[in-house]
Amino acid sequence: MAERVLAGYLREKGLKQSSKRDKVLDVFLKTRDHLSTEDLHGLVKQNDPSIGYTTVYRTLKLLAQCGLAFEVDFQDGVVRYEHSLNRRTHHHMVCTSCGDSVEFFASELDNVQRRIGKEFHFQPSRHTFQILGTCEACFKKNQSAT
Amino acid sequence: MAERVLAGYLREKGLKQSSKRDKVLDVFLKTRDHLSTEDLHGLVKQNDPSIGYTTVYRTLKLLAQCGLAFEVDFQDGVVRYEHSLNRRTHHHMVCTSCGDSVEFFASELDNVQRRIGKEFHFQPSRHTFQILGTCEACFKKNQSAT
DNA sequence: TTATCTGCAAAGCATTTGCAGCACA
DNA sequence: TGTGCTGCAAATGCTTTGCAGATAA
Repeated sequence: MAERVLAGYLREKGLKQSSKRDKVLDVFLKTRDHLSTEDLHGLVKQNDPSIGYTTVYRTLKLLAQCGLAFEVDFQDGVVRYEHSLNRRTHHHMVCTSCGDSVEFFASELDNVQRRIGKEFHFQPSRHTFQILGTCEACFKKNQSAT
Repeated sequence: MAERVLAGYLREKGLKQSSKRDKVLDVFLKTRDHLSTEDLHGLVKQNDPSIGYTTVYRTLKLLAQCGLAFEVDFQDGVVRYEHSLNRRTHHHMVCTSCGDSVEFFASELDNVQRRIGKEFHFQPSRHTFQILGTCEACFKKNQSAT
């Protein structure tokens, strides 16, 4: 299914299929995490050590372009990706202390996007929303440290 | 007023005041934009060419620490700052084509932050929200280009 | 055969930092 | 006098790209 999307995109753009790209996609889809290029490269290497960082990097860009992957930014200077297969639109709350994250849904945000777009005559395409804070474990740790 | 905040913070931390830091703050407060370190350094240099990039960089960090400046991330790989003096909490809608931005208010977001924090036992400290899309001018330009 | 892929190493680029001399307290 | 402040230049760390050999079509 996702393979079809990628194959179609490659054909449309005059690009070629390759077994390495397929492997990267395959490993990527098996995760449920938010992976940096380096993270994914680490996983891919376990499967096929001959696949280099650059290929993973470029494949992730392709996947983002054909809609199979989304970039997520946890404000820590590293680009992460998550796949969109069978995933509802969601957002993240990130612990600024340990980096852990949870996902949540907030349907109000679509309404906000629509309302503000109309008000300022923008064509909104997407939004980013993220809550930053401290998770329960880190909060307790900080308290006991005092 | 803002000078007091900075002075108090410096004293509390055992740091010293300096005329250069004062100048950076002064120029920063006169803007209403979202400035990168480089942007602000450009403005500061007009006022005092002897002030280097590093000082602006470090002063912005200080201002962020004492609450006078906020970091904003327009997803383009550059950190920007805006000052918080006499400013209500607001958000940005950014045109991904020309980089132009508008500010808006959306009170729903505080409720979302509170609700999700409670649900997942987080101590939320802040959130980021941003709408990305195409502004009216760029939208028209794209249409006529077709 | 020919354009596209790949891995490597190197380049880019914004952000940080080490250090020697300067300035505030 | 003694910290902390500054500017410069260099280091960092992630992202991106040039290139030569490998591969899909």
